[in-house]
Amino acid sequence: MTGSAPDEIKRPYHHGSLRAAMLTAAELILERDGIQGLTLRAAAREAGASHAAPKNHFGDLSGLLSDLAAVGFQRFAAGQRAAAAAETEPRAKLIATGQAYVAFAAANPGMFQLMFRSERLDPSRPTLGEAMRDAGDAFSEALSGGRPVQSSEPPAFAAMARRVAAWSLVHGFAMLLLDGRLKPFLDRLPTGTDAMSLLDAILRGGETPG
Amino acid sequence: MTGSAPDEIKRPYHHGSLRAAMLTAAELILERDGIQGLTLRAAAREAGASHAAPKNHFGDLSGLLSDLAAVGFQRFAAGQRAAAAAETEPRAKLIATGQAYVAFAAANPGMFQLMFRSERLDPSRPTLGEAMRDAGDAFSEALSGGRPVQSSEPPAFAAMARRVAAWSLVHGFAMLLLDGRLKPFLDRLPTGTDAMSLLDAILRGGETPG
DNA sequence: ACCGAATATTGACGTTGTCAATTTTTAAGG
DNA sequence: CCTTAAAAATTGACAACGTCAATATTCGGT
Repeated sequence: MTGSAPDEIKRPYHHGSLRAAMLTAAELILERDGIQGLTLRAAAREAGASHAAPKNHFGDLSGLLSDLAAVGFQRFAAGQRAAAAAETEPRAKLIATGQAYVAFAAANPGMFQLMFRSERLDPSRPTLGEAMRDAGDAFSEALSGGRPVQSSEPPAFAAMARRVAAWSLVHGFAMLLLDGRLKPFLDRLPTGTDAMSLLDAILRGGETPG
Repeated sequence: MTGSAPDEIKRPYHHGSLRAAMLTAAELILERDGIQGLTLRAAAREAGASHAAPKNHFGDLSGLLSDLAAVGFQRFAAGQRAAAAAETEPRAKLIATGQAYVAFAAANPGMFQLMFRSERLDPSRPTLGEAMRDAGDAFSEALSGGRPVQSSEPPAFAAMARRVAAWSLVHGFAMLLLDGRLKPFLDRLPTGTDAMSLLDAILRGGETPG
């Protein structure tokens, strides 16, 4: 607070926090223009930097996408844990977790699609790999009724099948929903009900408790 | 058969069946290099044509991708119908259909991912739109125990929920499998079992018959 | 045989990802 | 405080891509 306030419009040569600005700009573009519009140069433009500035912080395009996806996985994991924590009995936890899974995808379609577009991501990046593992743990915990689960713990075959089944069900629903493939079904839904109602019916009808 | 045999290496100015050659080349690239390597120019090169030749047959990139995806949907629909026809009782049809769904994805990962990459496809193209509708009908028929189902038939809410649940389950499993997200689970599978075994357990355990 | 239409080629333009070279700022050490 | 190395950002270049316009070649009907 010594001298000049940085309120001036003239931007300094160094952005100062370009990394965070790039991630913010990239997410804005992702949700506004879709995953197609998210390019390195567009994100740099949006952040007010030159086209090659991101190189210092992200290396290449997959670096930016991976770090952005890592932010998504962190938020996703927090959402899963919050949904599970809001319920007490295992079955309620299961349903709430599934609803939170699809709700996240519906609220952040671009981000969700990025998170599962594996050919453009680099899981060997520590930030992304760690976030993915944590998200997987959060989902597994919620499905196990709140008991903390390490990804290194070997579950029995039947338990594993149940877990993969639950994951596949909500993940498939989310993907089909975002791809617009469920539209013919949603159009025939009773008035006052929407995709989340349909998901609720599926989660309550198809799964065995515990 | 009048004059010169076309065995000569010098290619004529007109390819003759460039459209089919482009689709073949595009699928080859798709399964060899992934969806990233499938570009208009690469497909034209592979087909032995100039970089702008595809314009006459497909218009633009989304045209090529859409027509290629249409081929995939046609083959997929045939596979679904064959799987359902191989069984007699409804429950067996259901399981065989689900297995055929995932087996198709595993056998044609690039094609399957293209078929569900909606932002690069143009369903308003008659070839693609029709193929998608037919594939949806084939899946619904198989789930309904073989009774032919038109996409215009309004099912009851519970029946619709069952249908969407079954679709979400197998689609999610296929997507997670292709994305490599199931690897931590598959690695802990008993020896002699693989992803299809896990799917079999899921289909037999989690669904109610009929 | 002719002529319009279909098919294919060439060349160009703007955009993108990436790299190398350079400039500016920051930060640390004497 | 001054120097200097590292970090951060810019500029310029290159190849590849999608797309368009202009041109060339071949096909098909009359």
